[in-house]
Amino acid sequence: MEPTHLHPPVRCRMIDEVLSLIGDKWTIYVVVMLGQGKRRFSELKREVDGISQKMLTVTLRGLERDGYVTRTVHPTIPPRVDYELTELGRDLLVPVRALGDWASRHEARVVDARIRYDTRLAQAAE
Amino acid sequence: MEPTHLHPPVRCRMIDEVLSLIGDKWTIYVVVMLGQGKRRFSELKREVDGISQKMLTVTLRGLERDGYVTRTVHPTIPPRVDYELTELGRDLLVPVRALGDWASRHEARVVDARIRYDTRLAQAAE
DNA sequence: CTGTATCCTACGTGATACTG
DNA sequence: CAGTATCACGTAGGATACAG
Repeated sequence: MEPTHLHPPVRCRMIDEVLSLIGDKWTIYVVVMLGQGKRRFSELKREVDGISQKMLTVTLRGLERDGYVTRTVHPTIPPRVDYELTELGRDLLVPVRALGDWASRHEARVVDARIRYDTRLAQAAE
Repeated sequence: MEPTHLHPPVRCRMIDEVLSLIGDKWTIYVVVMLGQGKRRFSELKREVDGISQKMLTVTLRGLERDGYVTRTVHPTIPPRVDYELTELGRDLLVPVRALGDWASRHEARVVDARIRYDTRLAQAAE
């Protein structure tokens, strides 16, 4: 059966699973970064831009728990921890990138729509 | 140029546009609902399950602002307001559904991964 | 280097009451 | 019916300090 054709309540529950994944501020960024290959903690910290150490840890733990990434500790000094997408994680990258690509193609239209909406609002206020 | 192949910082900004859209709790649900056709306020309120009146209003305003839905007021008594996806909104439905379908296909694996992770954690704690 | 622990703030969200 | 306004709360998330 095609999930797309399930009735509304069921679809919502399905989507809920994804939302819990991408609903937070950083998960998608981290997944996309790891999509370019294995990364260590400090590399991600540097690359994911504004992320705090705390949120990177929290995000990675969540991804590990859900089976999207593996965490490999190298018992060296100083310690080194590598994070890598699992097959499931790499698979997730496909729809996530589709969404990202869509966004990049339609970004301008959204920005335009916002400007028009805000302008209309401001005029109505006068 | 294929957006998928842009370098990391650019991709992140693109994804950011989508995240601001789907980052909140209700937007996706409402979009999916409207994907099945025009709806009035009270119908959405009933169908989107746990949503409050306030959040439905907020969500719809955001979608309208971004150009994903149109808002049509019928000056009748009692008032009637119809919401409908624009072409942009219907277009967005494609990658959103792809993500939903992916979730429905892989839901079980994520649940399994969580159970395994939590079990391992609990054992390690003993 | 890779975390964990604690505190603190801001914001999203819900409940409730009111309006056109 | 379709909102708006106000309050009250919980939690996400940042800053900081500390640990292995």
